[in-house]
Amino acid sequence: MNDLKIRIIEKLNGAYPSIKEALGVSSFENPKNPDHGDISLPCFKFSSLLKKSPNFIAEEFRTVFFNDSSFESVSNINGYLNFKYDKRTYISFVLEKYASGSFFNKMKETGRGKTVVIDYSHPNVAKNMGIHNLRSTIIGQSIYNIYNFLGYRTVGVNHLGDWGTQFGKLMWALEQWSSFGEVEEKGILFLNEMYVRFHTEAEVHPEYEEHARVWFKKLEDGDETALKWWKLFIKVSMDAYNGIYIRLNVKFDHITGESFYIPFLEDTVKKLENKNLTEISEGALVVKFEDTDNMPPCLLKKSDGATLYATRDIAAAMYRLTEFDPYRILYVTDVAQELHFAQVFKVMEMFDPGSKGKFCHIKFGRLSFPNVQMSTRKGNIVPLSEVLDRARDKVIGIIEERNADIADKFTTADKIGIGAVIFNDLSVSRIKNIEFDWDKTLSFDGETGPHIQYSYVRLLNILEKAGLISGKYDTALLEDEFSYELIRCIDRFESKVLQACDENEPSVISNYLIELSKCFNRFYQNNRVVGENADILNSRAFLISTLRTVYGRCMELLGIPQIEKM
RNA sequence: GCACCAUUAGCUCAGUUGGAUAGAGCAACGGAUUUCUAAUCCGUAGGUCAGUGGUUCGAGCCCACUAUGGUGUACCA
Repeated sequence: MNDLKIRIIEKLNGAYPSIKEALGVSSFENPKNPDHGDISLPCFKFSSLLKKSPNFIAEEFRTVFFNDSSFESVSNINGYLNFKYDKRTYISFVLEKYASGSFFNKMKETGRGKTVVIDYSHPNVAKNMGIHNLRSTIIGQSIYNIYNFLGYRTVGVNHLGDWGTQFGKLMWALEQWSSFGEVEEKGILFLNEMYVRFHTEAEVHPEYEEHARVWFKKLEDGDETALKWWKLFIKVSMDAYNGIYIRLNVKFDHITGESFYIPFLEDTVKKLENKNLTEISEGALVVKFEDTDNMPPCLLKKSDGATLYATRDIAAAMYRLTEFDPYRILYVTDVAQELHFAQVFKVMEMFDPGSKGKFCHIKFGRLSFPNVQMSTRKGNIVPLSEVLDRARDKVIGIIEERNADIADKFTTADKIGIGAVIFNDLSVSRIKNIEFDWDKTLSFDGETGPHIQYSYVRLLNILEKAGLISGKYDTALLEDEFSYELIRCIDRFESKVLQACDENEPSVISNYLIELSKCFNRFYQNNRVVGENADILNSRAFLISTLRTVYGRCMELLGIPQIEKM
């Protein structure tokens, strides 16, 4: 209710012109204790301006609002001037606001005309997708959804790790031990197997590494057999990844791996050289930084002339700047790559000062396993598909235990399992390290994905049983504690979504969803809808249908599947 | 060695730009069910916000130092 804040500001400015500078919309805060009021104006900062105690000031301010019908009450508690809205005015304000489609259109104005490029998921080709790929994929997709909802033009990029010596290793291994047909038939798990076997045997036969280098060189030189292998790796990998992406409802606008930028590399290096940013150091071509930047040099070319990870990312950054003319480019990766991106962004800033501030590393904490050192080389990763399968199977067990009558048990169980896995990941701040724990990932009680989905099912049930509702409501029937609390909670939607976008932090939405769910379940426990008289039924059902809009939208933003029965 | 990040209840975490009595979930204990779906709700118990000092009318939040953990630190990605 910003308009009410503005009215308060205008009234106070009229009475006390000297505080004009210090008083703005941001001067207000939301009381933690709802008994205190709906909005609050702490008067401490006016103390020095008016040379009076905060308590005295609040008392004086209070008299300005005598007989103001917008507020049920205006009170002073220890220097806080607390305003309580007139409940009925507020109820209709919130319901009208969120029930109308124009509100969502208005939110879309936030990002109008701005493009955001989001680089996420980026698995390494020929490696099975593991639980460690989940965070980037889930967080990236959610951030994509949030920007998209706010009207930004969003470009989701899957920057596949599809180039490097590891492919030389695989090619040589497969030439020795396998065939095209076998790879095609057995898929990505077989590639993993071969990769592990290569590393195991290479420990005894170091010369294998040399073979691998030769094969990678063949690939770089465009050798036909090498290319054929490489294309097969990509096909087999994408088939496996797409299965997971479809399951998780993850989508990309561009799938351009590292190999896509290979033709640009020479030109990229030349552009940097032309701006005199490069120098030779210890035989390598590098970009050095100021001492104040406190970073080691960024390597563009090794002493043998080969390009590096950073070179490819710089080429990609240049490409994205010209291709998409973005407002922001977000890189969703592990926190361990912090220095790498700091270097790449700094080089870009030196190359094109206009790009400053456009690049943003959306870093998240590390996923660790108790007592296990995770490594693809050793083959001990936890496959993502196994996590999703185990979650689904556990749900099926619960469904059968409860004898629930669900038409499509398998599909529903999969959606609930996915909801659990996604929510488990998105419910804490990105930066937190996560220790993988089967019990926790597959826990369905309390603040979990299934809880969120369950509340949604309850909500849909009410609407279904309520039948056709009139759309008319009586604010007087929604003044009770539980309805009102729910309405206040619904009203936080706008600021929560904006905050989530501002901080690139999906957990803001997941925590909000828990608040919504709690408010709703309390409402549910205390207020019946179906079976009440027409006036109450229509009013409460209208409230619930408003909740559905907001609640469902939050689930979509996180990528939590919606189900109708569970 | 240096740099960055983290530290809040037994465990996992929230905590808006510094503001009122620091909040949830799990685990523990007690209660509610012929129900619009109990994957729910209500209650009890659980805190030196890692430590010390500083800034401020006011610090979990800002600053400095210390401790513990994590990550990075030029030819891997």
